[in-house]
Amino acid sequence: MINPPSLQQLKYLISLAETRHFGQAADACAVTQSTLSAGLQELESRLGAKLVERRKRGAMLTALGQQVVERARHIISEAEALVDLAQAAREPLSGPLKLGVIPTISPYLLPRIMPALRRRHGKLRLYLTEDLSPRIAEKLDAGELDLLLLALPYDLPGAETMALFDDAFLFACRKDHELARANALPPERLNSEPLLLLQDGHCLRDHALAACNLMNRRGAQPFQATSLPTLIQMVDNGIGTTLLPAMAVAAGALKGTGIVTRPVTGAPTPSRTIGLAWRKASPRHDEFRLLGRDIVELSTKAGLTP
Amino acid sequence: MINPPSLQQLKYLISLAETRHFGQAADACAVTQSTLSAGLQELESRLGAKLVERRKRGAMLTALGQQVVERARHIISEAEALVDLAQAAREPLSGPLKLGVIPTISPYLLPRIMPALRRRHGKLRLYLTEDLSPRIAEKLDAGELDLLLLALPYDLPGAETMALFDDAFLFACRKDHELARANALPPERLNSEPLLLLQDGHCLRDHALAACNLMNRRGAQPFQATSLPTLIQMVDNGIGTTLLPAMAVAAGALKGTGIVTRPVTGAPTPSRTIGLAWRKASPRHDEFRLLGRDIVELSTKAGLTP
DNA sequence: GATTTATCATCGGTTTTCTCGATCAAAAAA
DNA sequence: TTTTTTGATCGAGAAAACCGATGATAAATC
Repeated sequence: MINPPSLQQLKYLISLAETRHFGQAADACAVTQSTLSAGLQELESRLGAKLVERRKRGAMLTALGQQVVERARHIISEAEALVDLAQAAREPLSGPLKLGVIPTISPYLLPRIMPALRRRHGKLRLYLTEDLSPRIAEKLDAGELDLLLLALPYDLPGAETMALFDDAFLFACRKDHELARANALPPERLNSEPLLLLQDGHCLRDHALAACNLMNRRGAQPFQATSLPTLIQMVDNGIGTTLLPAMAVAAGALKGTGIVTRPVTGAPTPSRTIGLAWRKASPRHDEFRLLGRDIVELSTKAGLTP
Repeated sequence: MINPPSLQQLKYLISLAETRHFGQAADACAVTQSTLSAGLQELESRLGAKLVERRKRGAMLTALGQQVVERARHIISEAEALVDLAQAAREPLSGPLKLGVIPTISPYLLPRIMPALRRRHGKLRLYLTEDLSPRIAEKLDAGELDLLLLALPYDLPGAETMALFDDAFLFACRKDHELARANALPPERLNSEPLLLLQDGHCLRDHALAACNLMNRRGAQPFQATSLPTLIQMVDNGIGTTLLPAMAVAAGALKGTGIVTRPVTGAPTPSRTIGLAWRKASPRHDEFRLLGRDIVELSTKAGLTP
């Protein structure tokens, strides 16, 4: 392919079409007449055709020149529109944002903060993906997601994380359970409990065990729940006890059940950390930190975190 | 307005979008990696936003970058289409051609040659304007017409002309006229004739008088016809005699009348010259000369000129 | 017909931009 | 740790764009 016309050359031609005069067109383009003249010659050479009819009394465009000018106007305006596009996109927290969230956060946090978030950032278009940590981590790296909302710590190579707030683990049992009224409940006390946990893959399981310094009991469990609501059902049915994130409880996950919760003692308090993660190289990290602050603020207002 | 992105920069971005790799993208653009890197930085600077997410394992575009690439592809292809447009328009005798013709040529010549012309130059779009010489000359200068078909000589400042063929003047009278069978008819003999002529403005009038070295008889005429058919009607009605272009006679203008014609003697033969004219500055003069040759050839074939 | 004016082309030199090759830094891979 | 990959950066050189002056030519005017 031969050299296409340059935008500058097209501007010269447009200007000439408007003034029908080399000198005036040159002024309008803030260049000298010689520059414009040379530019137009180069343009004609690239297109391989005469566009301008030079006369001693002004210049006029050929039929082809007219057509080229029309298209050129279009091209120039499209090119300039790119600047506007970028300008609009530069506004923080606007445009599409693909967010991955883990299932033990999503249903408790998002419904409480999304309305306010929408109000604050009208141009933000959140695309939500709910999946287990390894899956969304993988998608983050592949560029299919821009941002993760998950529980930390979690090994995310090449990612930068921002801790938002701690989410304590609460011991949950039926109100007729022997520990239902325990005041100080040290983690060790749970070793003898038939703790029910989520199935493998859910980071909640690992975080809960780690936070309380408990062994991994996989295999010893009669059932592994596939979701937190299922787990709660099982506890309510008296199959066992469990550890629940305070956020879920605050969000009303136990409403309508006979389950009570007791805080687990310890220093630090056994908890997981809710946080954001994004690719280190992401140019939107400033936006993400802003969003993080918003989430903290809104979660606190909603009573999900003290 | 800030500097819009350059086409080159957009090409860099497109190439990067396809390869997701600075080095490979640079190769594809036939520049070095450093050049492409600098070009993309300049592009980002002009747009005022990050388009590329640089990672150690290849690069990827931001959401904005994706959008920009899509539009950039469009812009580039439009710019390159201009070359094609010019290429297509460069084919001789194609596209629009605004032709002005005088009324004493138009109805006799055009119907005979237009069909063949259309066959030869399928892409030619002839826009015809029929008017008196001064009017079409004015329009030629104003750029409203590209080409004139008229009778020469005619004063056309700033125009270039091409003579096509001579069109002799024939003496025309009713067949019962005393000169109807004259063999050698010298121009001087016409001085005593009540010659009917077209009204002022028609060049045919001036050409006829000049060719036969006759005085301008305006005012002395009882009637001045407004068109050649009218003039012929008048002669047929016995109001007088006239001089007719041979072309009109050959085209059958006298069919159905009792008019006969006799050649006028003289050296050179009293005649007008049919020719083309265009602005000296017109870049299509080559095309016009081609068209001129076609007209001569087709007119001869049609028997309009010996 | 000579002169002036208007207009665009052209030329040499200068400034700006673009490009290259080499090198550097950082992350990933081995 | 060492090696490899990958993009950023820097200085030098090449290319281009640009300017100002001059030239050429047709039109307008005297």
